Amino acid sequence: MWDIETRSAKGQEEIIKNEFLGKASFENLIKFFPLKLIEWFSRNQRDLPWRRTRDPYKILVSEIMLQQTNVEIVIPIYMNFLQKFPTIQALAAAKVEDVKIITDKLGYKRRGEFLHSIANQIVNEKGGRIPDSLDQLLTLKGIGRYTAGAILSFAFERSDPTAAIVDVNVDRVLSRITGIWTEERDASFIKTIWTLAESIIIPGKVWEVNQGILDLGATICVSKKPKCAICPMIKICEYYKSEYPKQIPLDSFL
DNA sequence: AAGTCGGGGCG
DNA sequence: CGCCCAGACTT
Repeated sequence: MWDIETRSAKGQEEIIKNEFLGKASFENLIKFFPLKLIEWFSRNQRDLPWRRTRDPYKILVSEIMLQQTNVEIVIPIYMNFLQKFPTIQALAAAKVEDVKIITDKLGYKRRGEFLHSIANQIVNEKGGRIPDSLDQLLTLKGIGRYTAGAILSFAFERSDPTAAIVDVNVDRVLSRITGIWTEERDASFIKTIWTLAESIIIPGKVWEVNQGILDLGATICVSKKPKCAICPMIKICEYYKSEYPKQIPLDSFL
């Protein structure tokens, strides 16, 4: 079982220092949010291809494809890609042009080159083993802090049971729920979000927590017209208590 | 800190 | 037509 005091100490200090977030709100968050989240997720999760595997290669491919790209667009391209390049060795041996033929349809066309280059690096320099540490993953071009965290928490939960992620969904969900949401996103704000994202992790349940918050952000706590009426977090959400009722009538989506 | 990369879905 | 999307890299 996880220990709230131990887990929160570091993050709480950080946040109070930043003067963004009240202590009560933060404690509410870490006590209620993670367990409620995985309970909700267990009943409402989307069935996505990359959730049916823990294969680091397949996870890596999916996460690079998902950067700034909608899930629905990625699915068919991801399936096609894995059929054509079923292993990291197959991808490394392929010609970049053949990789890009598939991946360019996603936009951000550098990602095809990144994928091919990453595969070659791993096959040639790391014995075909995808790294299971943050530092090692971050040396690969095309893998930033989010993608590294995603690979760790979705494929290497055993070696790193506490890896957090922050993408646009996590940002939106956590900033709304804690009431710190603004239009601006400077370095300090992003740092606070990362601290929150780390604070909600239940060690040993990173897969569920991180997948869960992505789903919450993608299906309930969406950017426009969030579905607060059916949100499992409605009881502790500062956004719902303040901004939301003023901006959008509750019945606008019912 | 700001600029750039991007196609596809949706209202 | 404008906005948004499981971000990262370069300057």
